[in-house]
Amino acid sequence: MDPDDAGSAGVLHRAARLLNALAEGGPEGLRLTDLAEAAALPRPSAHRVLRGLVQERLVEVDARTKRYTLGLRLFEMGARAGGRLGLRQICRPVLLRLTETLGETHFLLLRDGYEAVCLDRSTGPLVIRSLTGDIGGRVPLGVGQGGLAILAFLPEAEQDDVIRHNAARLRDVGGLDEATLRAELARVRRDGHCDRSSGVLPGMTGIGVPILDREGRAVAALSVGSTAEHLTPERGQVIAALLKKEALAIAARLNPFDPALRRAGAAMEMN
Amino acid sequence: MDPDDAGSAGVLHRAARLLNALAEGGPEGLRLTDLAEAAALPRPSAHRVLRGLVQERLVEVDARTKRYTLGLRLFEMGARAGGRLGLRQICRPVLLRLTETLGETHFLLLRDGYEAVCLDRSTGPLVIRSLTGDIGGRVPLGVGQGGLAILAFLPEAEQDDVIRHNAARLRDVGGLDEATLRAELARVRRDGHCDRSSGVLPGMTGIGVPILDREGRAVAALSVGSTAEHLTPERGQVIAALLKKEALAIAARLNPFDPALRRAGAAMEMN
DNA sequence: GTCATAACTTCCATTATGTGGAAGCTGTTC
DNA sequence: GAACAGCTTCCACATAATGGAAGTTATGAC
Repeated sequence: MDPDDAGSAGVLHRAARLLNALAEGGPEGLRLTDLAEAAALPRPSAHRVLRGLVQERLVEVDARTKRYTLGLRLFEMGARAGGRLGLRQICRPVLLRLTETLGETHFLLLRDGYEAVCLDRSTGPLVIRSLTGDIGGRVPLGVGQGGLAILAFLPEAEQDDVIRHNAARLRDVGGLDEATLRAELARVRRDGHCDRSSGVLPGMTGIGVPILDREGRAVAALSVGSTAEHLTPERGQVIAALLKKEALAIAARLNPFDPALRRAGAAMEMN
Repeated sequence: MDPDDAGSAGVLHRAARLLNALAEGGPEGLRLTDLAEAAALPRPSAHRVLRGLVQERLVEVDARTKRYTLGLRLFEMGARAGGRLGLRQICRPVLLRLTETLGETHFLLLRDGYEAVCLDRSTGPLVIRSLTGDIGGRVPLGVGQGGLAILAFLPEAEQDDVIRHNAARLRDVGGLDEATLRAELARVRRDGHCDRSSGVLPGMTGIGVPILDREGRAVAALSVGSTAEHLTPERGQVIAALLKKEALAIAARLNPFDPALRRAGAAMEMN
C-alpha cells in the first residue's frame, strides 16, 4: 500500500509503535487516546493491541487511571538483553574502577547506526547533567564527547554518511555547523580523544575516547562527564591518558565475532 | 480452541513466547529451530514472527551464524520501564549509601505475584552468589531472605495462596517443606526481618527486611547478601536495624497510587 | 571434491485473525 | 442532572497470518 512504509503492516509493527510511544512518554504513563494518536492508530485498534501487550505483561495499565506504562516484563528482558552484550560485561568493572579512582561519572556508549546508546554508567559524587540521560538513552553520533570520539574514528565514507544524516540534529542539539564539526573531528583524530567543552550544557564538559575494533573502526566510547570547574586542563590530560589505556585494554578483549559490534553495519544496510 | 490457553491466539502472543524463550537462552543466542521448539511454534511461523521482531529491533540475528538474541531496543525500553517504577528511583541512593557504609552487596526486590523481581542492586567488594542473579532476575516468594521477608508480611489468605502455588519450587529451590517454612515465617514476622542462613548456597547468608505499604502489606524488600564468615551475629543485628530504618523511610515516601505497587493484586486476579 | 545432512528460507492456497466505523458505556465536570 | 470526554464493545469485512511442502544454502563426513 504505502510504498515507503515497507513492512509496516501487521500487529507486531503496531505493537512496536505503541511501545516506542510509551518509551517517549513521561513516567506517569499515557492515556489511550494520546497513545493512539502518537502511534497513528485508530483508537479501537490501539486498544486491542495494548490489551494484548498488557496480557503479555510488556505493558501495564493502571486500572483506576487507565494510564499505560512500560511493563515489568520489559524491564526484565531489557536487563538480560544488556547482559548479553559482551561489551557491557567487560566494561562494568572498568567503569567502577575509574569512578573509584577519579571520582567522576563515566559512561559507556555503544554505536548503533547513526546514534550511540548509553549501555552503562557509573555515577560519581559530582552532580552532572548528561546528554544521553541515564542508561538506555541515545545521542546522535557527533554530539557529546563520546559521540564525537566515535564519529571521529569511523571510515571516511561512513563518517560522511553519518554527518549528512545527522546534519539537522547536529545543528539543533549539538549547535555545530559542518565546518566546525569537521575541524573538531580532525582534532579528535589527531589527539586520540575528545575534550571539547560542548557548549550545549552550560558548565558541563567531559572527555571521550573511542573503543576500536581490530580494523580501527570505533564501535563504542568510554567517556567522563564533569563540570568545567572540576575538570582542569591538567587533570584532563591525566584522565584522557587513563581512558585511552582502558579503552585499549577493552579493545584487546573484544570478541571480533560479537554480533553486537556488527550492529553498526547492520543499521546501515537497512537504509 | 484450547480452552485453558485463553487469549493465546495471535501474533503478539507468539512474539512474547519467542521473546521469553530468548530471555531464557544463553548469551550466544538461539537457533531458529530450537526457538521454534521452545515456543511451540512451527518453524516457518517462528521465522516469520522473528523477522518482524528483528525489523523492530527487539531481536537481533547474527547474519553469519543465524543466531537470535534479544535486541538493543529491548535494552533501551527496559531501562526506561525500570526508570518508571518510582520505587527504584527512591531506592537507588539508599542502596548506594548502604553499600558505601557497610561494604556489602544490597538488593531491592519487588513483589510480582508469586515471585519477586530484582529491581536493582549495588555491589560491594565481597564476591557473593545470589539466587536472583543480577538485575531483572526472579525468585519465588519464600526463597532467599528478601523473598521470605516479603512472604512473611502478606495477609494470611494471600500467604496461603502463595505457599500453595510455590510449594514445588520451595522444596526444590529453597529446600523447605511447608512446616519449616511456616515456622520460619512466624519468626520473621516476630523479628521484623529475616536472617536465616538459607542452606541453598553454601557459605552464603544475608538479611532481608520488608518494605510495607500503608496497609502493612509487603510490596518489596531490601536485602543484604554476604558470606557466613563475614556476617557475624553482632554485625547482623546492626545491619538488620539499619535496613529496617531505611525500609521505613522508603515506605513513608511510597506513592500509594503507584501502579507498580498494585502489581501484586493484578497478578492474583489473573489466576 | 562430492555427497549427505541439517538447518534456514520461500511459496502459496486457505482461513483465522485483525480491522475500524459506529454505537454503547463510564466516570467526570459544570 | 445534563453535557462531555474518554474508554470499551460490536460486528460485517478483508487482510494479513498460517503452516505443509518444496527450495535453498550452510556444515560436515568421507
